[in-house]
Amino acid sequence: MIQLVRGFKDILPPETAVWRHVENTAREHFEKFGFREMRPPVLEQTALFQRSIGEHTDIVEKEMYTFAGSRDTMLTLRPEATASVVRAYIQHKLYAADPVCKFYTIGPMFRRERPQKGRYRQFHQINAEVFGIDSPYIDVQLIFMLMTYFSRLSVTGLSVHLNSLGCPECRPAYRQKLSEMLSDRTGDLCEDCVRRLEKNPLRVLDCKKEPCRNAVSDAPSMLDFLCGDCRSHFRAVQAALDAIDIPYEIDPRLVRGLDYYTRTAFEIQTEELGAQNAVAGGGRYDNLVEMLGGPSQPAIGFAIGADRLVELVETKIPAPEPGPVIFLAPMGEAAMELAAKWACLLSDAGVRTEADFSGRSLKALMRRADRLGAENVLIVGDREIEQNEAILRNMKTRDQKSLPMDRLVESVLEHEG
RNA sequence: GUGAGUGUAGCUCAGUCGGCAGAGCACCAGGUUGUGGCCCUGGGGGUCGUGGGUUCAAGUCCCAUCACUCACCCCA
Repeated sequence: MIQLVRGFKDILPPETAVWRHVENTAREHFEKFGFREMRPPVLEQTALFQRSIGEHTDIVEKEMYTFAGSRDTMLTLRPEATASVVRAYIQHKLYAADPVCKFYTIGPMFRRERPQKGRYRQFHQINAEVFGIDSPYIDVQLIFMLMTYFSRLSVTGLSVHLNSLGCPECRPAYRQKLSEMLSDRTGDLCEDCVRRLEKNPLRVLDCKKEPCRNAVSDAPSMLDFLCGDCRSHFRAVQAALDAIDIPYEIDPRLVRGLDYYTRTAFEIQTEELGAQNAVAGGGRYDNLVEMLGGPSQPAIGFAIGADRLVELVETKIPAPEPGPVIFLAPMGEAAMELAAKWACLLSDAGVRTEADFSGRSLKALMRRADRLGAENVLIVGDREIEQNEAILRNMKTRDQKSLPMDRLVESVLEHEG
């Protein structure tokens, strides 16, 4: 038997109800903040991701699903959404009418990583991106929107982790300093960190291994190297978060895995998901639009891990599965023919209807109706056909009444309307 | 890519020293000739992940392999 691909999963009912709740709540909530939905394709030219995410990130180096498209273009299933949104913003010159644009997008992403709890090869993100605003207040509005979204879903136990990654003005100096310091201690670092030292020394700060943590324990903080503009931006973000009562934790070791981030970086974490504790993450990417060939426009965005969020929501809101309002229990061929027609008309008239054509005993039909949580059962057999009246039984009160068969659909609608 | 754990009925899992493949739940039928839930009785359902090996005999021991899970790593 053919099984599904490793790291992929089927989302089945009743879980799909939770997914729809999560997605619909996001749509409703984000739109009140002025965001509009964009739906870019899941497939892009590989070059888009190489240039945006960064050539020497884990994602680009080893996690992308890439294959040959036409003769000379490589195609990649998107590992994240921001690059596509930026591409669309530039390609359709969406900045022309108004450089300030806010978009959200919901859909699957693909990364070829080893699966584990909260990590799949096809996973789903809810993204929001803002273009054209460099004010720290938009950073805060975005974080506020995110946190209030989570509370709408009754998800608790989340914490905001905040950092500033500086900008092309100030980051090189810090990077240089860190690199120099760590070069003297390569002997203390793990294999991975020695490699990181060359490509992206900031990542060494993120390593969880004991020797590496010791090696960087007295490392200077990026925050001490911020240039004047970055420093005042970061301060303003903090002040505005305080003003709006969002608690946060400054985490100088928060280094995000994509190269395009600048200044504000944040992550929303939970204790409830094991090792994969990031439910959402985001930050500024003030240079990306220009890097990809667009006008110089600041931008900021975040991504929510929908699979992880659904896991958190599921424990709070058990998905209710409503049973049919009418369950048709026909006995005999003639009754089934009538029931088939009524089932169609009732469903079409807006009544949740289920019919059983198995031809089994009434007892069996009743048992199934009960199991499905049916509110009423409509019983039709030879006896009813002879008298021209079907029996409507209320499963809760056990009341039964006869309905005229020649205007049965109307009678049921009156009865249930 | 690395490590550990787990694979037995639709689901959750027992299975002792190697000796006929089990339970609970679910499903089906009957107890009630046409009326659900509770109860009682019965029934169907298994390549024991797969392939090889040891043995008179393997779910059980050995080897290989695959899958899943968790962790490392990375991140949503």
